[in-house]
Amino acid sequence: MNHSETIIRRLQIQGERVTLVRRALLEILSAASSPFSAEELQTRLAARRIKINKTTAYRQLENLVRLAVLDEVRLGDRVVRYELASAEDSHHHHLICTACGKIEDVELPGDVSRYEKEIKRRKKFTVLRHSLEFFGLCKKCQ
Amino acid sequence: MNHSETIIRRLQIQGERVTLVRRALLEILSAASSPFSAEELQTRLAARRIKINKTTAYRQLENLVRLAVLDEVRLGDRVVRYELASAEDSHHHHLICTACGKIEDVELPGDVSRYEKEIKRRKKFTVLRHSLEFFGLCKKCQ
DNA sequence: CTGGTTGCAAACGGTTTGCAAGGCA
DNA sequence: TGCCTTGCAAACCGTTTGCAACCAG
Repeated sequence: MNHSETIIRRLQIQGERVTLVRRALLEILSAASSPFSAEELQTRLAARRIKINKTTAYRQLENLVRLAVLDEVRLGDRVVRYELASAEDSHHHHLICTACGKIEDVELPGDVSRYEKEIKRRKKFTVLRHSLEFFGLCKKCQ
Repeated sequence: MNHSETIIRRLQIQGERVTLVRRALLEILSAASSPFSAEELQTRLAARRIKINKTTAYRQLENLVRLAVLDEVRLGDRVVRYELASAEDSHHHHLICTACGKIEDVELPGDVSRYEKEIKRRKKFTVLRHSLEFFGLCKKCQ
């Protein structure tokens, strides 16, 4: 059983409808190696001969965030991207190549959470989440 | 001599025109304590009885980035904000209160650059800059 | 059946662009 | 005077919304 089927089963248990569109969409996204936008989702579905309206793409992505299947990823341009929600123990960040646009994941040792206590102490600010992206040149582009 | 006058002098030396609008704009921005958008700039100028078109706001901000007076700040919504360009040695990050929208600065000890070697080694990715924001609740809102 | 899902078209909102009028050097 | 700057209106583009038709359960 692949990942998309696991998710579909989970959704059914939660009483969510599993439409043709949603099924195709979950297959695409569970195979995706990096975050993708609504438009990219539409394109990838089209490549499988499945045409969906962009509104549907946006609404499905929104739904799947609500259902904790996806996480939003915002990389500084004005496009919202999505990726499979990560378990709490596998938090990662993104490397964005400014030359070719490629997005890679990276897990950092120790991670950023060590800063959060310091921020609490100095600023009395309670950190709930953080966002860390690295911009630069990927292996191919340098 | 205050900060905005220093900048104005610098621009004049570079052969840039110093118009009324640009002068007012530099006063506002050098007094700003946190990043602001084109619209906020317009509002603050209006409070000083200076009306500028939003197009002018956008173009001036763009100019001042080109002239290395301002840096862009992107916080994940789709608004571009700006702040005075920081010297290389005073790199900082932002704390964004998700309740009231307040934006604070924070400087982190050691900083994130320590990760960049690790990224180079593991991913062959050359980091040129990074972006780190913390979302949560400010002192007042928790 | 019936309430969630989909497609279409139009609206939205921050930003950008084309063009004519205005103002700094 | 000549070129940069400004204002206005319209375009742009990713995203959202209203509404009628559709379909999974």
